[in-house]
Amino acid sequence: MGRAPQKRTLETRAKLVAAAQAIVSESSYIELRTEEVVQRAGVAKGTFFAHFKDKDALMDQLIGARINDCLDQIEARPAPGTIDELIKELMPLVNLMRCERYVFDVILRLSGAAAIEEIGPIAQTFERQIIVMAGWLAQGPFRTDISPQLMAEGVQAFYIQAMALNFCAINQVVPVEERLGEYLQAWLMPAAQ
Amino acid sequence: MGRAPQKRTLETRAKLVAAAQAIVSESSYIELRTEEVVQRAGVAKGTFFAHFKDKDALMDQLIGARINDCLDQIEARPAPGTIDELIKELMPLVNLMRCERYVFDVILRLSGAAAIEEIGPIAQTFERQIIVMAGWLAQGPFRTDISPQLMAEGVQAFYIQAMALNFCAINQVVPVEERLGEYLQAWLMPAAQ
DNA sequence: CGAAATAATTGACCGCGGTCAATAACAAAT
DNA sequence: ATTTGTTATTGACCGCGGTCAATTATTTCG
Repeated sequence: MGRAPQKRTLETRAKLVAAAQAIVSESSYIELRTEEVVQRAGVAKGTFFAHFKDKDALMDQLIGARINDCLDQIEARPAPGTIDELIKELMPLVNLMRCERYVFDVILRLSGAAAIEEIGPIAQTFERQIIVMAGWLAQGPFRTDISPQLMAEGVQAFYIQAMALNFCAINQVVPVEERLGEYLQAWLMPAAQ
Repeated sequence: MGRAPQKRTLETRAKLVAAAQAIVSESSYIELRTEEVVQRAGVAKGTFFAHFKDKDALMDQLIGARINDCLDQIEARPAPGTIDELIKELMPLVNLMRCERYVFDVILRLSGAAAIEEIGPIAQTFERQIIVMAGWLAQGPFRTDISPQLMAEGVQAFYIQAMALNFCAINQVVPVEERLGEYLQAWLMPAAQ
């Protein structure tokens, strides 16, 4: 057990995060430079890396927090009763995840952790997404031959696929909602054979 | 229309690719440094970037070629008649894509192109994967309420999901084949409701 | 052939993420 | 208040991807 963190430490960290958020809101995630973060925060470069393992760890923090905010909103609403409603509820999350190509790539990269103790904010939100959706799907008028957990994992796989395809030039004619609708109809309410 | 490429150009490019392949086979994709590539190829650093837009473009080339080799093998075999057979046929591709975390990330990053003219080798293999699988699924004893194309897109989404989960520390207890089996059973042969 | 035009190569240079030994700030013990 | 141990900060430095003006090799054409 280490000692409790110094007040100074918490202040420095807060300054770094605030500087980073300011940069993101003024430009974008991909434009963020650690050198600009430390400059705005008024600290040395080394200090950044004393607080964050690497640049990805900062992104994990920033983006993970936004996803969690989004999930808070989503969780506060009633379970969707149709696939269209389900998609409508998911769109804030989907739009957040695809706001920048770089953000999408970071999210995919950090959505799982190689070591258990390395599970960061984004990886945690991925588990939370499953939990929230499994809760919904257990109530809805969907297939009952598989578990809500499995249904939820599938939904996650499909919205990632829909986003990935939508970043692609050829496929942008079909909006994400529409593609996702097609997937989820087939996944959650398969017609009897 | 540009002129035909000089013989020298092709030789240089071949030297670069050969050097890169040697490095990969001796260490790994993530260990590859452009500086070592040019050193082994006996050319200057700038030459590398005259031949490849960036390091990702080289990776696209190298990894794309391997995926295509894999698809050639796969395509030469008869269509699988069961889900277990389907998975067995897919495993070489799956294992290739997850041979390194870095490789998996590169593949996801390059699997779609923002501009039509930027569609590289890996992005092409993603389209090819769909075509090959759609061919299989049209013949097999699978659901008939959705198109083979849609089924194939779902299979792709699921093996990516299975790989992503398997890179994650918590989920490595369940082997990819098993997780994929669960997904594909539910996707391709849903029980009547 | 030689001159002009084009294409390919070079390597010094830059930007930026990340490291680390030295130093300063803080807390605990005497 | 001073010493001792611990934690936080510093900034010069490194590695490596990527750029670009200058140079050299090739092709085209009179």
